[in-house]
Amino acid sequence: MGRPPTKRPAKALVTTPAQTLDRGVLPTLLGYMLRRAQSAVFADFAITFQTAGATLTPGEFGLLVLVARNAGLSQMALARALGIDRSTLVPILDRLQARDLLVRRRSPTDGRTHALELTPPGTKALARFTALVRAHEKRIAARLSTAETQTLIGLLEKVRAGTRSI
Amino acid sequence: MGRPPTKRPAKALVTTPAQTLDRGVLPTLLGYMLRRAQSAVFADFAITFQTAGATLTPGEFGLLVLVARNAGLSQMALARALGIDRSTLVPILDRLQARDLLVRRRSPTDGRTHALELTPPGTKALARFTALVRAHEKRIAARLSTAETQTLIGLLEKVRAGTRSI
DNA sequence: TATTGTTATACTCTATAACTATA
DNA sequence: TATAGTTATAGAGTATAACAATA
Repeated sequence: MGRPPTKRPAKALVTTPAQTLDRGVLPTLLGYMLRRAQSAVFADFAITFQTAGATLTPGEFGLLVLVARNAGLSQMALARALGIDRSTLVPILDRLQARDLLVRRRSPTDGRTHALELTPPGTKALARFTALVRAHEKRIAARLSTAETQTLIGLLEKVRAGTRSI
Repeated sequence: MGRPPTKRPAKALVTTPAQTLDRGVLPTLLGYMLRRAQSAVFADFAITFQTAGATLTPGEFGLLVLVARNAGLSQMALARALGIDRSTLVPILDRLQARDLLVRRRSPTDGRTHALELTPPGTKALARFTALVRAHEKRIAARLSTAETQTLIGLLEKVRAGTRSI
């Protein structure tokens, strides 16, 4: 990521005292607030894993859970569940396989498909990742009561169900 | 986007009757549900604009609103408000400027900065975009009461405020 | 013929490091 | 020296088109 280091050391950026800008209607828009929250949660996820010395994205976590709970599924089935193209999935699986977290096995019943499953190290790693996700979840919901968190999840699902996703 | 067209026509993909997979704990995770909702809303935004023959992303809309409400602001100030690096902003502005939606003017007070502002066509286009966003917002909130929408926005802001974003 | 996985290609978003012009 | 904007570079995520192997 970025140009190879050569001379100057990274300098702490203080910058100007970031005056708050006028955001107009944006804070009243559900889509905008959803995107901001999602972005902040994503950043928190990254910090949580970084701090623990682990490397994983929210998407990779979801993928690993799906494979763990549906051992032997095909790449097509996984891509469909993730809502991405099968070609998009290839390099993602390449990376996870290179990390020895999962394997592609030849299906004995259908020579065209790969049966995906976690490796033993992958299963072990997922347990650790899940603990980190729990800690992360606890933090992002820290300002919400249990009831509020449930309400939020319910409302988010209502929103999702109401969209015309392709 | 994609390889240059050559032979085969795009075929309707029917695929296998997508059996629902076991998602384990995922539906109980706030981060996961937030990501799913955000993704669906993003897709709905794209369809809304595509259908209207307009081209715009949620991020570009937010940027245009910020420039409209804070005419003359610098690229640094805008990047800070958007939470992105100043280098990331450059190609985004290039595109919007190429579409004649905004301009970079030299600041008379500080020769290093650009004063950003919408062009007259940009201002007009933003009015149209805003109408489309309203229609989109109406749809994604269709299954929620007005009170529920307000609750949702409030909870999302609570979540955002609770994260340790960098 | 149709499906699965892969590859080639391309575009966007994101960042870091370094360069240029200014302050 | 420090800041603003730009460029070079690089990786992740996303997609479409086409290809090879298999059904």
